[in-house]
Amino acid sequence: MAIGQNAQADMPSICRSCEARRNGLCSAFNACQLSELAKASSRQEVSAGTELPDGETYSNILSGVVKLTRKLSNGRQQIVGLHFAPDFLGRPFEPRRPVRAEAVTNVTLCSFPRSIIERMMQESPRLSGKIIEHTLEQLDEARDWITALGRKTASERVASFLLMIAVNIDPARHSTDFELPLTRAEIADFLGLTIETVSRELTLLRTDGVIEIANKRQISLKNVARLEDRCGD
Amino acid sequence: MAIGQNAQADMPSICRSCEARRNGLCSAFNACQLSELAKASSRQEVSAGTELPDGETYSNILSGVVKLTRKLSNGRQQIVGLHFAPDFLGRPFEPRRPVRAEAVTNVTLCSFPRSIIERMMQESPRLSGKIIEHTLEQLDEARDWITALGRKTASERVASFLLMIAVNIDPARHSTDFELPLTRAEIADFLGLTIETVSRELTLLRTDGVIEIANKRQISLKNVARLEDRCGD
DNA sequence: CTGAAACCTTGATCTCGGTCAAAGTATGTC
DNA sequence: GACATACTTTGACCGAGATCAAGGTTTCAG
Repeated sequence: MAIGQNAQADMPSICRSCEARRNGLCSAFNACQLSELAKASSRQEVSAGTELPDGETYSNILSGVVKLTRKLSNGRQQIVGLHFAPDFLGRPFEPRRPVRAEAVTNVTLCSFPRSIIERMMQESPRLSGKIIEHTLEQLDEARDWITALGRKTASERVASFLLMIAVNIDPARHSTDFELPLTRAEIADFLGLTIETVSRELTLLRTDGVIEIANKRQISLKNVARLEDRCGD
Repeated sequence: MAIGQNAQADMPSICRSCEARRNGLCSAFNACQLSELAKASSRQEVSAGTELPDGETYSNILSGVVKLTRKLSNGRQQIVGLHFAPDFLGRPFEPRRPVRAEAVTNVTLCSFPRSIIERMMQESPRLSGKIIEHTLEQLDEARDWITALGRKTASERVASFLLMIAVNIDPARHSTDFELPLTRAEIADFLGLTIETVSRELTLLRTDGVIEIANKRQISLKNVARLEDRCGD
């Protein structure tokens, strides 16, 4: 159709192959909005371990994984959220409690000024809807982990974690082979456990033939059905 | 001002004294939208223990407390959210995992058909914004509890819970005297503990002079500063 | 190759909170 | 008043996961 082709022609070239246009934030924009945004956007590479200052931008994650962490007294900390490409970071309204965002792996971002997105939200119900949908997805996931942290055993949590990583690391084809983006310490901070317990539960899954582990980080799910059985829900 | 007075005059009488207009969902509507909604709204009393079917309506909670529960195998369950008046229930997009909503106390609701709210969301950025704000608040709260369940001790969780109830049960004046809306079993399902541990931690707070307990449910905070110290964050 | 730093695994022991058991306290019904 | 039901408290004991300790593996610099 001619209209579709024109829209294609008008679309900023940088956006054409971008994953964020498929289900991400940018799926809410038309070609006109995309070209306005593309002018104000900036792409950046962030290396693992860098803190991402929150506040002034909305960013599509083009590749990599970002963690959100909350701190308690005695050096305790808890990961309260994980974001995978092609997710996005940024929100209207300030969170009431401080949360630290940090790149877990090397990360590629495509960032827009806060002001443009928030103006467009006033004009485009489609964008507002996308942000509502995204926030509700995060809320549903947060509630999954509330349930896991409140009522699941250590081995159920580790099993649930592996499945969650598998579906998020490559949303297109739910791969059974993937590299863990998190260290054992980060997995522990996510699951409310200690490094040692995470390590023990992983070895248990390995010796039971449910998974294989190569090089500490490379996971291969050998029996997804049995892994699901061990999730406890 | 004349305009303001006309708006007052046009406002449905049923809405005039309603708390939901202050910070709740209805603060997003003008007098015209309010009268359209008032025609389609229905008020209902729901007694404690009743399940609230989700899906077909959005409802302001005019009084009472509602819990959201998720179930696991072995009869385990976890409360994943609490709603106090003048909060509202209802969401666009289906949750991917089933959640059961149940009245914890007797509850008064003011309900609107889903279709009207979702049409108005298309037309009114103010309403979309309100829903985004509300969803983000729930997400922030969920993350508070992720942190508590993952990293806080039993006594820190109980202390945090009491403070949370105190600020939510009566948002206007943070009362230090209130009635616990939940049974010990429900508190346990919220905090990821057992009934016995909740009971022991409450007696500990009482014998330490931090709170007083009358009639099992009537709580009086005697030393808010010391209660805050015991929250662990 | 050598050494150091960071990360991971495994074992021994301890402890917080769970489990099991029994008794106490409201509230309502006949 | 007697009894039943639902909820709560308290005590004794136990076990899942934490803590403490030691050693293994990987990676990288020189």
